[in-house]
Amino acid sequence: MTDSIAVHALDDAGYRLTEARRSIADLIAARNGHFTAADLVADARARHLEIGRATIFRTLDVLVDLQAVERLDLPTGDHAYVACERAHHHHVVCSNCGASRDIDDAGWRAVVRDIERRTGYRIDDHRLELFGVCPDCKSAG
Amino acid sequence: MTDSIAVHALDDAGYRLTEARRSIADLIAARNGHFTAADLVADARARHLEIGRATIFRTLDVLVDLQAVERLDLPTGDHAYVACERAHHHHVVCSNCGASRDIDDAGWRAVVRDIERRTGYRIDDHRLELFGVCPDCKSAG
DNA sequence: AGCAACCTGAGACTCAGTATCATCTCGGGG
DNA sequence: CCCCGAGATGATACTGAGTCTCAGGTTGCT
Repeated sequence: MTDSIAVHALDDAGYRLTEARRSIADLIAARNGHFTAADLVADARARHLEIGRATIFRTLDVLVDLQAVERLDLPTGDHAYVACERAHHHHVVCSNCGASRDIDDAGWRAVVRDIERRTGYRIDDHRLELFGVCPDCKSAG
Repeated sequence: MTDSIAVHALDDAGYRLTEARRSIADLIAARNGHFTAADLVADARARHLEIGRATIFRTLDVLVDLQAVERLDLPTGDHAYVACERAHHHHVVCSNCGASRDIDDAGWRAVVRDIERRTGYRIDDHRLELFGVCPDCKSAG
């Protein structure tokens, strides 16, 4: 398996390329929807990889820092992750199959500026997640 | 203490007005920023109210259902709540003092429609939270 | 007042996430 | 090519949020 984006991100940032990290990067690359830390633990076990739970959490944290992965909060309140590349953006997540798609600015920045102006708050951070049904699931009924 | 909005919401929805629920509504009314379930447990203990932990969680769930309270996810990943009234809206939360303020549509609906058109997703639900510094904390330095 | 449905508190339980620490390994320097 | 120390790992124990169960207590309708 060729090195994934996550592996390059680790390398570029000066992190060691360990066996565990490569494996976790592979597991993430093999997923396509969003996933939880527990999913990766289960995947690792299914493949008989000996990776500690703690290592999975630690690696996810690092990857979130490096923005190779983004953390999101599902409507259920669960914490999940999606693989991604660009610096800051948002996702539309299919609540049926979990497929996610990046979306760009789309006038969003203007909305934030308008809110700042009207509330007097200085907005430093935000969390924006959209949930719905993807085109495939729509047509599949 | 006069009955809070939360108490009316429970009543209107046909829930029983129990001592525990009134107390919890009071605790919520006495807070002004966002708070966690654990905060309420601590508040209850501080006031020597004998309310079970489970009851606090259950009541919060009910209040979220009734939209007397909204659940939000802080950037840290913690689950918190804010008291609120209107049906569906969003908040700007001060990351310094926790004060929150409602915001209305602000062109947001148009952004969502645009995203639907461009991605082909049908968007059913979303999560939008803004974090920053409120005017008071800004001027307080 | 009486009753049944609903609600409660206690406590046990599950599960995510974190802390600790002895051991291991990656990879830069000799 | 080997050495060696910083950095990473996995086992384990721990914390803390949230859930479940159930016997007993309240609420509100009649």
